[in-house]
Amino acid sequence: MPQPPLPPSQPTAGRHTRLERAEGDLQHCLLCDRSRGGLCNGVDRDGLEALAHSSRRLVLPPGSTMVEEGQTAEAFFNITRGTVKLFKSLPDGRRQITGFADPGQFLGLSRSGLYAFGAETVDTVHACRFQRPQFEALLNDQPDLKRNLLAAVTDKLAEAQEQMLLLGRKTAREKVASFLLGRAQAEQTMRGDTPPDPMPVASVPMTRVDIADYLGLTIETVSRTISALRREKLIASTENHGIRLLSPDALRQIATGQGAG
Amino acid sequence: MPQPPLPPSQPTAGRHTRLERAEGDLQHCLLCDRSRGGLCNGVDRDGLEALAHSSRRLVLPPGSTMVEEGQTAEAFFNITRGTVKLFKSLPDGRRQITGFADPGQFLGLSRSGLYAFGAETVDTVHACRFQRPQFEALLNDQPDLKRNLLAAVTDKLAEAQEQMLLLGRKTAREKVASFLLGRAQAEQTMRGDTPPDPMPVASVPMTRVDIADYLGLTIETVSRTISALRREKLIASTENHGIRLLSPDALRQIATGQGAG
DNA sequence: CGCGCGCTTGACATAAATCAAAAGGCGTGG
DNA sequence: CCACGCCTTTTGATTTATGTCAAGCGCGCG
Repeated sequence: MPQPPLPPSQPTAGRHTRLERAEGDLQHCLLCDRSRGGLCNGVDRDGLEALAHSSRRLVLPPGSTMVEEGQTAEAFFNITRGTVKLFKSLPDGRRQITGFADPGQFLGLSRSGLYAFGAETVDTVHACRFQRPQFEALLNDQPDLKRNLLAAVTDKLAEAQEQMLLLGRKTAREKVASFLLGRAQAEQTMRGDTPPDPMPVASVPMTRVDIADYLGLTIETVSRTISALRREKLIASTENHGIRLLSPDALRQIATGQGAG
Repeated sequence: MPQPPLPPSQPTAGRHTRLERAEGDLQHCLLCDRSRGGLCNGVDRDGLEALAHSSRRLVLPPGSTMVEEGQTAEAFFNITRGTVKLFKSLPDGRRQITGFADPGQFLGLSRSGLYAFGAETVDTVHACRFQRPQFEALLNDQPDLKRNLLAAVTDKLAEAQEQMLLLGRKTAREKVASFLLGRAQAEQTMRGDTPPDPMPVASVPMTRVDIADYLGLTIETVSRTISALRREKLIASTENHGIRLLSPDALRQIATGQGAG
């Protein structure tokens, strides 16, 4: 458990060094691109036009700040490529990453009018940005959009509850195993099609600092734990900052607290 | 941080012994009672009739199970009196309480059709229950209801993010201070009217076990920490399982990691 | 080719967990 | 009404998982 006077976890600076993930084509925005259906879709022809006019495509380098905690909430985003980290911080710099937003995810809802969290790109991110007033107006016009958004937020809430269980009650080993499984799931969801589950690979574009801040651990503990899993041949590193899950079942056991060892 | 083979945290058995909180009158359901406006209200005359017919009033004793993790999601609740705990568990019995639902709160949304969490009453709870299909039908008819529900879930998500920061990055002392402030806030919200902030009292109807499972600590650590705060004259116990905050500002400092000591 | 940054590994420190026991509350039954 | 018994809570002693401090390594970039 962390001690009060922690050195601030620095925001990840330029990791331009990291290879770009060799994903397929640029993904399209789930909201304003008419060639796709998707989670948040539910927009009729007129709405589509409105969205197309009020939206703007963005390409952001790694380490870009997308929203700042406490800022007035002016925009709503749909991620189309890359990964964004969402986080909350304490005044002394301690930080908790509350989630990673992968392609297809939205980001930027707020009830108070101020963002309750910060968001920063992990790698190069493509996103579609909507101005808040226009987006909210649209929300009122488009009942299906509203329903899909409600469903999406409900999902996020369930994820958050799962993460609370992890943060409050899991050991370091269980946390790391859970994280890897989640990232493998994310990888698979991103590709969507492709074969089901031969030997999954976790997409890990983030640094150890980010992983530690996500799991409520230190980078040393994360590193040691990953090393241990590698030593035990449960995982193996790939090129491209991926981690191959050599024994997903064993990892699942560990992640749910039933792990041997 | 918890170790793997923890003894199961038992669900609170009969604590019928606890005094009933002497709240004012029975609260009304925010959804189906026409005499009030409120968070989730946004229902027209016809909707109100539909709600009134599909809803049922419940009175549940302390320790009642309202929903079970993994169960098919058949109902949606609005709490009108008392406090409910929501939680997730690991197979070996470790448990994380993800939140407490006080009067005015809803509970029971699910996207998958299965509840992702368990819910159990802390004290005597009055609630209004809606059957899921009827509730969902209504949701489609009532755009304002949908919008209010979206806002409510968005709030819950922000709360969850705050709790993740607490679980992952705060010390025991900071966790307890945050908890007490949150409960004082809940107490004030419940009363709604009444004077603003003379010397707040935290409503603490739950046991040490529940507090520990909410904060990701053990009961011993919770007890020791509360004792320390009491020794330091920052808090004092009241009758009725309340805790008076003698120095809310100092507690706020502690809760945000700026605490002296 | 050497500096900086991210990662790993080792040695040691500590906040919180675990183990243990006593003290306080409350209902029950004599 | 009091005494017994079952919980819950508190407090103390000790252990431990994880944090902290400190090198050292690898790799890309200037």
